[in-house]
Amino acid sequence: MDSEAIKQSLKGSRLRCTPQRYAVMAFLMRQNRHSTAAEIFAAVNRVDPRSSRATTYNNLRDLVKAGLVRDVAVEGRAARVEAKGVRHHHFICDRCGMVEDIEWYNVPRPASGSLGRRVLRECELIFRGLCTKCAPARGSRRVS
Amino acid sequence: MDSEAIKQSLKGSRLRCTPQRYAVMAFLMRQNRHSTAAEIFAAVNRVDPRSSRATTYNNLRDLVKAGLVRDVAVEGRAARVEAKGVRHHHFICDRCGMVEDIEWYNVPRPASGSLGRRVLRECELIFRGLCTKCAPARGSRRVS
DNA sequence: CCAAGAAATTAGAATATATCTAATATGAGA
DNA sequence: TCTCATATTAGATATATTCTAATTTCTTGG
Ligand SMILES: [Mn+2]
Ligand SMILES: [Mn+2]
Ligand SMILES: [Zn+2]
Ligand SMILES: [Zn+2]
Repeated sequence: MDSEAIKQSLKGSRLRCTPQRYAVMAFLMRQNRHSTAAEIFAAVNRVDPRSSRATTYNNLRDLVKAGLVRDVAVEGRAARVEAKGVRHHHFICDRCGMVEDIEWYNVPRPASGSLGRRVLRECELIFRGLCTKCAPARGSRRVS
Repeated sequence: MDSEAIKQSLKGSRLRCTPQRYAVMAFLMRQNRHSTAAEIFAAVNRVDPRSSRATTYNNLRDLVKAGLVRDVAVEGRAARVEAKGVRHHHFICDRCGMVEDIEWYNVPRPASGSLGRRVLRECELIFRGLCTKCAPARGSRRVS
Protein backbone atom coordinates (compact mmCIF):
# COMPACT_ATOMS: atom_id res chain seq x y z
CA MET A 1 0.00 0.00 0.00
CA ASP A 2 1.37 3.31 1.13
CA SER A 3 3.86 1.58 3.41
CA GLU A 4 6.56 3.25 1.38
CA ALA A 5 4.87 6.61 1.90
CA ILE A 6 4.83 6.08 5.66
CA LYS A 7 8.51 5.20 5.66
CA GLN A 8 9.26 8.29 3.64
CA SER A 9 7.32 10.64 5.88
CA LEU A 10 9.05 9.24 8.96
CA LYS A 11 12.43 9.60 7.37
CA GLY A 12 11.50 13.11 6.26
CA SER A 13 10.88 13.97 9.90
CA ARG A 14 14.11 12.29 10.96
CA LEU A 15 12.30 9.65 12.90
CA ARG A 16 13.59 6.09 12.66
CA CYS A 17 11.12 3.74 11.08
CA THR A 18 10.79 1.25 13.90
CA PRO A 19 8.16 -1.50 13.80
CA GLN A 20 6.33 0.07 16.73
CA ARG A 21 6.30 3.57 15.26
CA TYR A 22 5.36 2.29 11.84
CA ALA A 23 2.50 0.32 13.35
CA VAL A 24 1.08 3.41 15.06
CA MET A 25 1.27 5.48 11.91
CA ALA A 26 -0.13 2.71 9.70
CA PHE A 27 -3.00 2.14 12.09
CA LEU A 28 -3.93 5.82 12.12
CA MET A 29 -3.82 6.10 8.33
CA ARG A 30 -5.77 2.91 7.84
CA GLN A 31 -8.48 3.83 10.35
CA ASN A 32 -8.84 7.44 9.27
CA ARG A 33 -10.63 8.04 12.54
CA HIS A 34 -10.00 9.70 15.89
CA SER A 35 -8.49 7.16 18.25
CA THR A 36 -7.44 7.16 21.87
CA ALA A 37 -3.97 6.11 22.95
CA ALA A 38 -5.49 3.06 24.61
CA GLU A 39 -7.19 2.01 21.37
CA ILE A 40 -3.99 2.40 19.42
CA PHE A 41 -1.99 0.52 22.02
CA ALA A 42 -4.46 -2.36 21.93
CA ALA A 43 -4.69 -2.40 18.13
CA VAL A 44 -0.98 -2.44 17.35
CA ASN A 45 -0.47 -5.17 19.92
CA ARG A 46 -3.23 -7.37 18.57
CA VAL A 47 -0.94 -7.90 15.61
CA ASP A 48 2.79 -8.00 16.21
CA PRO A 49 5.24 -6.99 17.62
CA ARG A 50 4.54 -6.31 21.24
CA SER A 51 4.75 -2.57 21.91
CA SER A 52 4.69 -1.06 25.37
CA ARG A 53 2.34 1.59 26.58
CA ALA A 54 5.22 4.02 27.05
CA THR A 55 6.34 3.47 23.48
CA THR A 56 2.86 4.12 22.17
CA TYR A 57 2.72 7.42 24.03
CA ASN A 58 6.30 8.31 23.06
CA ASN A 59 5.59 7.66 19.41
CA LEU A 60 2.38 9.63 19.43
CA ARG A 61 4.22 12.52 21.03
CA ASP A 62 6.97 12.34 18.40
CA LEU A 63 4.52 12.05 15.52
CA VAL A 64 2.58 15.05 16.76
CA LYS A 65 5.79 17.02 17.13
CA ALA A 66 6.72 16.04 13.58
CA GLY A 67 3.36 17.26 12.32
CA LEU A 68 2.22 13.89 10.98
CA VAL A 69 -0.43 13.42 13.64
CA ARG A 70 -2.80 15.80 15.34
CA ASP A 71 -4.19 15.89 18.85
CA VAL A 72 -7.93 16.31 19.26
CA ALA A 73 -9.19 17.18 22.74
CA VAL A 74 -12.77 16.31 23.66
CA GLU A 75 -14.42 17.64 26.81
CA GLY A 76 -14.83 14.99 29.45
CA ARG A 77 -13.23 12.20 27.38
CA ALA A 78 -9.79 10.74 26.80
CA ALA A 79 -7.62 12.61 24.31
CA ARG A 80 -7.81 11.50 20.72
CA VAL A 81 -5.43 11.57 17.84
CA GLU A 82 -5.65 11.38 14.05
CA ALA A 83 -3.31 11.18 11.07
CA LYS A 84 -3.08 14.59 9.48
CA GLY A 85 -4.70 14.47 6.08
CA VAL A 86 -6.65 17.07 4.19
CA ARG A 87 -7.82 20.01 6.20
CA HIS A 88 -11.24 19.66 7.77
CA HIS A 89 -13.53 20.80 10.56
CA HIS A 90 -14.91 18.64 13.35
CA PHE A 91 -18.26 17.54 14.63
CA ILE A 92 -18.30 16.31 18.24
CA CYS A 93 -21.25 14.38 19.61
CA ASP A 94 -22.65 15.70 22.90
CA ARG A 95 -23.79 12.26 23.88
CA CYS A 96 -21.16 9.71 22.85
CA GLY A 97 -18.14 11.98 22.33
CA MET A 98 -17.48 10.70 18.82
CA VAL A 99 -15.45 13.05 16.65
CA GLU A 100 -16.27 13.18 12.95
CA ASP A 101 -14.74 15.11 10.10
CA ILE A 102 -16.65 17.82 8.28
CA GLU A 103 -15.48 18.84 4.85
CA TRP A 104 -13.30 21.93 4.95
CA TYR A 105 -14.55 25.32 3.92
CA ASN A 106 -13.08 28.69 4.51
CA VAL A 107 -14.10 30.68 7.55
CA PRO A 108 -13.84 34.44 7.90
CA ARG A 109 -10.95 35.69 10.03
CA PRO A 110 -11.75 37.77 13.08
CA ALA A 111 -11.43 41.53 12.82
CA SER A 112 -7.71 42.24 13.03
CA GLY A 113 -8.31 44.19 16.22
CA SER A 114 -9.62 41.11 18.03
CA LEU A 115 -6.33 39.29 17.65
CA GLY A 116 -4.03 42.00 18.93
CA ARG A 117 -0.42 40.83 19.01
CA ARG A 118 -1.33 37.18 18.89
CA VAL A 119 0.20 35.10 16.11
CA LEU A 120 -2.46 33.13 14.29
CA ARG A 121 -1.46 29.72 12.93
CA GLU A 122 -4.75 28.11 12.05
CA CYS A 123 -8.43 28.15 12.73
CA GLU A 124 -10.93 25.38 12.79
CA LEU A 125 -14.66 25.04 13.32
CA ILE A 126 -16.11 22.78 15.97
CA PHE A 127 -19.70 21.70 15.52
CA ARG A 128 -21.55 20.15 18.43
CA GLY A 129 -24.76 18.24 18.64
CA LEU A 130 -25.87 14.65 18.14
CA CYS A 131 -24.15 12.28 15.74
CA THR A 132 -26.13 10.11 13.38
CA LYS A 133 -26.13 7.22 15.81
CA CYS A 134 -27.26 9.37 18.75
CA ALA A 135 -29.82 11.51 16.92
CA PRO A 136 -33.43 10.40 17.39
CA ALA A 137 -34.33 7.98 14.63
CA ARG A 138 -35.98 9.48 11.60
CA GLY A 139 -39.75 9.32 11.88
CA SER A 140 -39.76 8.83 15.63
CA ARG A 141 -41.76 11.27 17.71
CA ARG A 142 -41.15 12.39 21.22
CA VAL A 143 -44.13 12.22 23.55
CA SER A 144 -44.46 15.37 25.62
CA MET B 1 -22.47 42.39 43.89
CA ASP B 2 -24.33 39.90 41.74
CA SER B 3 -24.50 37.46 44.64
CA GLU B 4 -28.26 37.64 44.33
CA ALA B 5 -27.97 36.84 40.63
CA ILE B 6 -25.89 33.76 41.39
CA LYS B 7 -28.42 32.59 43.94
CA GLN B 8 -31.20 33.12 41.44
CA SER B 9 -29.50 31.21 38.66
CA LEU B 10 -28.80 28.30 41.00
CA LYS B 11 -32.37 28.26 42.15
CA GLY B 12 -33.53 28.50 38.55
CA SER B 13 -31.60 25.32 37.85
CA ARG B 14 -32.94 23.64 40.95
CA LEU B 15 -29.56 23.49 42.57
CA ARG B 16 -29.29 24.32 46.25
CA CYS B 17 -27.25 27.34 47.00
CA THR B 18 -24.65 25.77 49.27
CA PRO B 19 -21.59 27.75 50.34
CA GLN B 20 -19.33 25.41 48.33
CA ARG B 21 -21.37 25.63 45.15
CA TYR B 22 -21.83 29.34 45.50
CA ALA B 23 -18.09 29.76 45.94
CA VAL B 24 -17.34 27.87 42.72
CA MET B 25 -19.82 29.91 40.73
CA ALA B 26 -18.72 33.21 42.25
CA PHE B 27 -15.09 32.41 41.55
CA LEU B 28 -15.78 31.60 37.91
CA MET B 29 -17.83 34.76 37.38
CA ARG B 30 -15.30 36.95 39.14
CA GLN B 31 -12.32 35.51 37.24
CA ASN B 32 -13.97 35.47 33.85
CA ARG B 33 -11.21 33.13 32.73
CA HIS B 34 -10.74 29.45 31.92
CA SER B 35 -9.78 27.62 35.09
CA THR B 36 -8.84 24.05 35.91
CA ALA B 37 -10.63 22.09 38.63
CA ALA B 38 -7.43 22.16 40.67
CA GLU B 39 -7.26 25.97 40.47
CA ILE B 40 -10.87 26.31 41.52
CA PHE B 41 -10.43 23.86 44.36
CA ALA B 42 -7.42 25.80 45.64
CA ALA B 43 -9.05 29.19 45.22
CA VAL B 44 -12.32 28.46 47.00
CA ASN B 45 -10.40 26.89 49.85
CA ARG B 46 -8.05 29.80 50.28
CA VAL B 47 -11.05 31.67 51.56
CA ASP B 48 -13.67 29.78 53.52
CA PRO B 49 -15.30 27.25 53.96
CA ARG B 50 -13.25 24.14 53.42
CA SER B 51 -14.54 22.33 50.33
CA SER B 52 -13.44 18.86 49.33
CA ARG B 53 -12.05 17.88 45.97
CA ALA B 54 -15.04 15.62 45.34
CA THR B 55 -17.43 18.48 46.02
CA THR B 56 -15.58 20.74 43.64
CA TYR B 57 -15.86 18.16 40.87
CA ASN B 58 -19.47 17.38 41.76
CA ASN B 59 -20.41 21.03 41.63
CA LEU B 60 -18.65 21.62 38.35
CA ARG B 61 -20.46 18.62 36.90
CA ASP B 62 -23.81 19.92 38.14
CA LEU B 63 -23.17 23.46 36.95
CA VAL B 64 -22.22 22.19 33.50
CA LYS B 65 -25.33 20.04 33.39
CA ALA B 66 -27.39 23.08 34.37
CA GLY B 67 -25.83 25.08 31.55
CA LEU B 68 -24.30 27.73 33.82
CA VAL B 69 -20.75 26.57 33.17
CA ARG B 70 -19.01 25.25 30.10
CA ASP B 71 -16.23 22.73 29.66
CA VAL B 72 -13.28 23.68 27.50
CA ALA B 73 -10.94 20.89 26.46
CA VAL B 74 -7.35 21.74 25.55
CA GLU B 75 -5.05 19.22 23.86
CA GLY B 76 -2.40 17.93 26.21
CA ARG B 77 -3.58 19.98 29.20
CA ALA B 78 -5.98 19.60 32.09
CA ALA B 79 -9.61 20.32 31.31
CA ARG B 80 -10.80 23.86 31.86
CA VAL B 81 -14.10 25.42 32.70
CA GLU B 82 -15.69 28.85 32.41
CA ALA B 83 -18.88 30.62 33.47
CA LYS B 84 -21.17 30.84 30.46
CA GLY B 85 -21.48 34.47 29.46
CA VAL B 86 -21.92 36.05 26.09
CA ARG B 87 -21.21 33.82 23.14
CA HIS B 88 -17.62 33.88 21.91
CA HIS B 89 -14.92 31.99 20.05
CA HIS B 90 -11.64 30.77 21.51
CA PHE B 91 -7.96 31.30 20.92
CA ILE B 92 -5.69 28.57 22.32
CA CYS B 93 -1.97 29.13 22.67
CA ASP B 94 0.22 26.42 21.15
CA ARG B 95 2.93 27.08 23.66
CA CYS B 96 1.35 27.74 27.07
CA GLY B 97 -2.14 26.33 26.52
CA MET B 98 -3.85 29.53 27.64
CA VAL B 99 -7.43 29.89 26.40
CA GLU B 100 -8.64 33.38 25.54
CA ASP B 101 -11.99 34.65 24.35
CA ILE B 102 -12.45 36.10 20.89
CA GLU B 103 -15.44 38.28 20.26
CA TRP B 104 -18.30 36.41 18.66
CA TYR B 105 -19.15 36.72 15.02
CA ASN B 106 -21.32 34.55 12.88
CA VAL B 107 -19.81 31.69 10.93
CA PRO B 108 -21.30 30.14 7.83
CA ARG B 109 -22.99 26.77 8.34
CA PRO B 110 -21.67 23.79 6.43
CA ALA B 111 -23.49 22.70 3.31
CA SER B 112 -26.55 20.82 4.54
CA GLY B 113 -25.24 17.68 2.82
CA SER B 114 -22.17 17.62 5.05
CA LEU B 115 -24.23 17.24 8.18
CA GLY B 116 -26.45 14.39 7.08
CA ARG B 117 -28.76 13.29 9.86
CA ARG B 118 -26.71 14.89 12.57
CA VAL B 119 -28.48 17.35 14.85
CA LEU B 120 -26.52 20.59 15.11
CA ARG B 121 -26.66 22.43 18.43
CA GLU B 122 -23.90 24.99 18.11
CA CYS B 123 -20.71 25.79 16.36
CA GLU B 124 -17.65 27.61 17.53
CA LEU B 125 -14.33 28.69 16.07
CA ILE B 126 -11.02 27.66 17.57
CA PHE B 127 -8.03 29.78 16.70
CA ARG B 128 -4.56 28.46 17.41
CA GLY B 129 -1.19 30.13 17.51
CA LEU B 130 0.81 32.10 20.04
CA CYS B 131 -0.78 34.26 22.70
CA THR B 132 0.45 37.76 23.38
CA LYS B 133 2.78 36.56 26.12
CA CYS B 134 4.27 33.77 23.98
CA ALA B 135 4.53 35.65 20.69
CA PRO B 136 8.01 36.98 19.90
CA ALA B 137 8.34 40.50 21.26
CA ARG B 138 7.51 43.26 18.84
CA GLY B 139 10.61 44.47 17.04
CA SER B 140 12.65 41.33 17.79
CA ARG B 141 14.20 39.58 14.82
CA ARG B 142 15.01 35.97 14.38
CA VAL B 143 18.52 35.17 13.17
CA SER B 144 18.48 32.62 10.41
C1' DC C 1 32.04 -6.81 9.18
C1' DC C 2 32.74 -4.36 13.73
C1' DA C 3 32.73 -0.90 17.19
C1' DA C 4 30.52 2.94 19.21
C1' DG C 5 27.21 6.36 19.82
C1' DA C 6 22.53 7.78 19.15
C1' DA C 7 17.90 6.68 19.24
C1' DA C 8 14.21 3.77 20.66
C1' DT C 9 12.01 0.34 23.57
C1' DT C 10 10.63 -1.74 27.88
C1' DA C 11 8.36 -2.91 32.51
C1' DG C 12 7.02 -0.97 36.09
C1' DA C 13 6.89 2.96 39.21
C1' DA C 14 5.26 7.48 39.71
C1' DT C 15 2.29 11.31 38.91
C1' DA C 16 -1.90 13.70 37.51
C1' DT C 17 -6.64 13.83 36.94
C1' DA C 18 -11.20 12.38 37.94
C1' DT C 19 -14.79 9.47 40.06
C1' DC C 20 -16.78 6.51 43.61
C1' DT C 21 -18.30 5.12 48.34
C1' DA C 22 -20.94 5.30 52.18
C1' DA C 23 -21.23 7.79 56.38
C1' DT C 24 -22.70 12.35 57.83
C1' DA C 25 -24.52 17.03 57.44
C1' DT C 26 -27.63 20.62 55.80
C1' DG C 27 -30.79 23.75 52.89
C1' DA C 28 -35.26 24.89 52.14
C1' DG C 29 -40.15 23.84 51.64
C1' DA C 30 -44.20 22.32 54.41
C1' DT D 1 -39.49 23.59 63.51
C1' DC D 2 -39.40 19.15 61.08
C1' DT D 3 -38.25 16.47 57.37
C1' DC D 4 -35.83 14.49 53.79
C1' DA D 5 -33.98 15.04 49.31
C1' DT D 6 -29.82 16.91 48.32
C1' DA D 7 -25.12 17.86 49.26
C1' DT D 8 -20.62 17.24 51.51
C1' DT D 9 -16.68 14.67 53.09
C1' DA D 10 -12.24 11.83 53.52
C1' DG D 11 -10.26 8.55 51.56
C1' DA D 12 -10.15 4.83 48.33
C1' DT D 13 -10.25 3.76 43.66
C1' DA D 14 -9.99 4.29 38.71
C1' DT D 15 -8.08 6.10 34.59
C1' DA D 16 -4.79 8.64 31.84
C1' DT D 17 -0.22 9.89 31.12
C1' DT D 18 4.69 10.45 32.07
C1' DC D 19 9.03 9.10 34.10
C1' DT D 20 13.07 6.03 35.08
C1' DA D 21 16.84 3.52 34.18
C1' DA D 22 18.22 -0.69 32.18
C1' DT D 23 18.39 -2.85 27.69
C1' DT D 24 18.02 -3.25 22.73
C1' DT D 25 18.34 -1.77 18.06
C1' DC D 26 19.60 1.20 14.41
C1' DT D 27 23.19 3.81 11.85
C1' DT D 28 27.49 5.33 10.65
C1' DG D 29 32.48 5.41 10.13
C1' DG D 30 36.54 2.61 10.05
MN1 LIG E 1 -10.48 14.81 12.08
MN1 LIG F 1 -14.22 31.37 26.90
ZN1 LIG G 1 -23.10 10.17 19.34
ZN1 LIG H 1 1.00 31.43 25.38
